[in-house]
Amino acid sequence: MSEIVSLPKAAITEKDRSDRSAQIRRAALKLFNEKGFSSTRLEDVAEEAGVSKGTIYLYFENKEDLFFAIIRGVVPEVRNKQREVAEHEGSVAPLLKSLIIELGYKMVHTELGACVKLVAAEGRNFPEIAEYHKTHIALPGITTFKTIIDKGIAAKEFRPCDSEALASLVILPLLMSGIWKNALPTFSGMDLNKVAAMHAEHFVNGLLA
Amino acid sequence: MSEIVSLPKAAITEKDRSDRSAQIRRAALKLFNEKGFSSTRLEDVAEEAGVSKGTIYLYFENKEDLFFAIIRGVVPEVRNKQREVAEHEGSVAPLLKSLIIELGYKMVHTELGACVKLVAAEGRNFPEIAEYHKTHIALPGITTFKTIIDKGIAAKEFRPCDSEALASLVILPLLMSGIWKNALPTFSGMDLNKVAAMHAEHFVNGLLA
Amino acid sequence: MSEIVSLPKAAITEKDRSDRSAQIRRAALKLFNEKGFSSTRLEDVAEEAGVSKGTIYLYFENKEDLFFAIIRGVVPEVRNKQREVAEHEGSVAPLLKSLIIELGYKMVHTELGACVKLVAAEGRNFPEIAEYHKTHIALPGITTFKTIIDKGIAAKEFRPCDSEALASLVILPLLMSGIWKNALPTFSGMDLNKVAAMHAEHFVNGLLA
Amino acid sequence: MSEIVSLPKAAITEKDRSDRSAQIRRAALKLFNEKGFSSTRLEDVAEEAGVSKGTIYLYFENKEDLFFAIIRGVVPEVRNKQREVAEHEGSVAPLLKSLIIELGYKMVHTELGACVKLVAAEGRNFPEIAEYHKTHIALPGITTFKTIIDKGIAAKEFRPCDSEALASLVILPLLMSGIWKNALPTFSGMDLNKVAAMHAEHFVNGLLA
DNA sequence: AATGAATGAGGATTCATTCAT
DNA sequence: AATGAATGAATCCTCATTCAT
Repeated sequence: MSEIVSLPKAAITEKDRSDRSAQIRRAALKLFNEKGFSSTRLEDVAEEAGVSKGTIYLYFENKEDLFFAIIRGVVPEVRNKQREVAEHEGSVAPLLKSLIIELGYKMVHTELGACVKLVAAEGRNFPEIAEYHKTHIALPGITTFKTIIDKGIAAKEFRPCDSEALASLVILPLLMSGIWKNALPTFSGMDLNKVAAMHAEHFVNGLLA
Repeated sequence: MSEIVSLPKAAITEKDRSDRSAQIRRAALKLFNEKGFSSTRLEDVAEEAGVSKGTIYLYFENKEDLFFAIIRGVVPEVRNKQREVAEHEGSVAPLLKSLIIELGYKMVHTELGACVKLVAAEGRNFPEIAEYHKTHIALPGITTFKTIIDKGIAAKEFRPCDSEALASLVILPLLMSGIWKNALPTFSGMDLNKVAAMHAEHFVNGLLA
Repeated sequence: MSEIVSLPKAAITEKDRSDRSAQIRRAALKLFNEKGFSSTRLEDVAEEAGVSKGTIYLYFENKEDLFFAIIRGVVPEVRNKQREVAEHEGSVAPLLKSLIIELGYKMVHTELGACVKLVAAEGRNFPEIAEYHKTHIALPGITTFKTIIDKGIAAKEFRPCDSEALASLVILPLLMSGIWKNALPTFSGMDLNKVAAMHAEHFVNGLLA
Repeated sequence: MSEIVSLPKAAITEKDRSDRSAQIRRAALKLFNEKGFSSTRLEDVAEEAGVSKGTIYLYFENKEDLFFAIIRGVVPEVRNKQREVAEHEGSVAPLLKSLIIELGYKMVHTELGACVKLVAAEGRNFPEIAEYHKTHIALPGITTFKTIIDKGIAAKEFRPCDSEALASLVILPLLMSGIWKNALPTFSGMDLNKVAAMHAEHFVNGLLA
C-alpha cells in the first residue's frame, strides 16, 4: 500500500510472513489438540488464525506438512535445554529437581504438552513425523536426563544405578501430565503441579547416595 | 447341524452373538488405536472382524457408540481389581509393588493400554465418553492406589504423606507406558518392563517408614 | 398344530393368508401415504402389520409389487360403482349429486383418497403402475360420470354440453380433496365436506336444462 | 477479461451467483417432480444443473433446505397476484374468469404446478415446509379468490353465497390440474386446457346474480 | 500474496433383499 | 410358513486441495 518507502515494506513483509506461519501453526496446534488431526478442518484452522483457507497452502504444502511444522517448532527448545544442562557446573541434585519442576510446568502450561499429546495421539499415522520426533525430541530429552544422572553418579552425589531406565522413569510421569492436561482439561481429580513437585522430591531423594 | 443334542445349539448361538459383538469391539480397538478414531473406516473394522459393514450396525448404534462400548468393556477389570485390593490382608508394601508391576504389564501388553491411549487421544471429542472414563475407570484406579497407601500409613508401614498426590504419581508413568507402547510401538529407546520394575522398587522404597 | 382335523386347517390358513396380505397392504398404504414410498422402510411396514420383515416377501415379490397390489385393491370398488350406475333407472340429477357427495366422502374418509395421493406422488417412478391405474381406475371413473351426463342430456334433463370435459371437471376437485386430506392432514383452512356438498349443488344446477 | 469497463465485471459475478442458485433450484424441482424427493440423488441434481455435487452445498445447507428454497421461490408470484387483484377496479366477473384461466394455465405449464405436486407428495414428511406453504402460498391463494367473490357479492354482481367454500371450490380443480399434469404427464385422457376454460365459464356463470 | 468458489474423492449410515434356521 | 441376522449397494454430506481472480 505505502509505495513511497520500499525498504520497510520488504522488512515488514518478512516479519509478517514469519508471523503468518507461526499464527497458523499455533491455531492448528490448538485445534489438532482439541479435536484431533483428522477431525480438524483446515477451514477452522484458517479462521482461528485469521486467514483464509487458501492462505494456509502458501505456507504449508498440505495438512500433514502443517503437522510436521508444528513438531519441528519444538526442537530449538529441546536443543537449548540440552546445551544449558551440558554447561551446568556444580551439584546436580538441585539441577535435576529444577529440571523436573520446569519440564512438569511446561508440559502442563505451554504448547509442549499439546505437542506431546498430539504425537501420542496421531504419530502412528505419520511414521515420518514419529521418527523425527523420536530422533530430535524424545531421545535428546531422555539423554538430557541420563546425562545429569550419570554426572551425579560420577560425582558420587547419586548412588550407582541404571541411569538409562531411571531417565525414562523420571520423564514418563511428566509426559503423562502433559497428555492428561491436554486430553482431559476439565478433569479436576489430580493436582498436576503438586504431583510434579512431589515427583521431583521423591525421585531425587531416592537417587541420593 | 447336530440334531441329537439340542442344548449346545442354543448355547452356541448365544455365544456367537456375544462373540460377534466382542469381535467387532476388538477389531475396532485395534484399528482406532492404530489409525485414530476418525481415520478408521468402519469398513476396515468390519473386514478386520470378519463381518460386513452393515453388521456393525446390528450391534452398535454408530461409530461413537462402538467407541463407548470399547471403553465400557474395561470397567469390570477395574472393579475386580478394586475388590481384590479391598479384601487384601497383611503387609501392603508387597501388594503395592505387585500391583505396580501388574498394571505396568497390562498397560503394555493388554488392551488396557490401547484403551488408555484411545481416551487420551480422542476423549476431548467425546465428552460423554471422557466423563464415563473419569468416573468409572480413572478415579476408581487412583482411589485403589490411594487406599493401599492409606492402609500402609495407618499400619505405620509407610511414612505419613500426601497419599492422594502419591497415588497420582504412582499411576502416571504406568499410564504413560501404555500410551507410549501404543503410540510409538516401534520405538526401541525405552525398556518399559525394566522401567516398571524400577518404578515399583523406587516408589515403594521411598514410601517405607 | 392340530393335525387331527385337516379340512378346517386349510380353510383357516386360506383365510389367514388373505388376512395377512390385506394387513400388510393396509399397513403399507398407511405408511407410504404418510412418508412416501421411498422413505418408508419395509421394516416399519412389517411392524405396523404385526409381522416380521421376511414375511412380507412371502406375500409380495418386492416393495414395488406391494405398491402395485395396493392399487389393484381399489379396482373392484370402481367396477361395482360402474355397474351400479349402469343399472340405474330414472332421473339422473339426484344420482349425479349423490355420486359426487359419495365420492367426495370416500376421497376424504377412506383409503381411496390415500391411493389417489399415492399414485399422484409416486406414479411417475412406476410407469407400469401408473398405466394400470389409468386403465383400470382413472378412465373408468371419468367414464362413469360421462355416462351419467350423457344419459341426462339424452333425457333432456341436462342441457347439451361437452360431457367429456365436464366429467373431468366434476372429478378434479374430488380427487384434489383426497390429495389435500392425505397430503396436509392438519391443514384446517378448508372444510372439505362443505366444499363437496357445494360442488354437487353448484355443478349439477349448472347442468340442468 | 474486459479490463476497460469494470462495472460489468461485478454485475456478472453477482448474476452468476444468483444464476447458480436458481439453476440448482430449477434442476432440483425438475428431478424432485419426476422422481420424488427421496428417489432423487443430489448427484443427478448437480449434473442437471451443470455443477458438481459439492457446489450444491455452497448454496443450500442440505437436501431439505434445497426443497424449502424451491417452495420459497413461489411466494413472490403469489404476492404479486394478490396485490394485482387488490388494485383491480370495475366488474369482477371477467377478473375472476381470467384469473381462473391464468392459474389453470400456470398450473399446467409453469413450475407452479410442479411445486404444488411436490408439496402434495412430500409435504407430510417436512412439516416445516408444509406449514410455510400453507401460510405463504395456500391460504393467500384462497384468500385472493375469496376477496374477489366477496367484492362481487358486495357489488350485487354475484348472488350471496358462502364465499369461503366457493373460493376453495374454485381452486381445487386448478390445483388438481397441476398435479395431474406433473404426476401423469403422458396421460392423454383429459384436455386440461379445455377443462380450465369450462371451469371458468361454468363456475362464474353459477355465481352471477 | 491472498482469497474463497468449486471440485470430487471418501466415508458413515440406511435399508431392500436374502437365507439359514 | 415365519423369522430376523446378515449383507452390500446406494446416497448424503464433508473437506482437503486447486485455481481463477
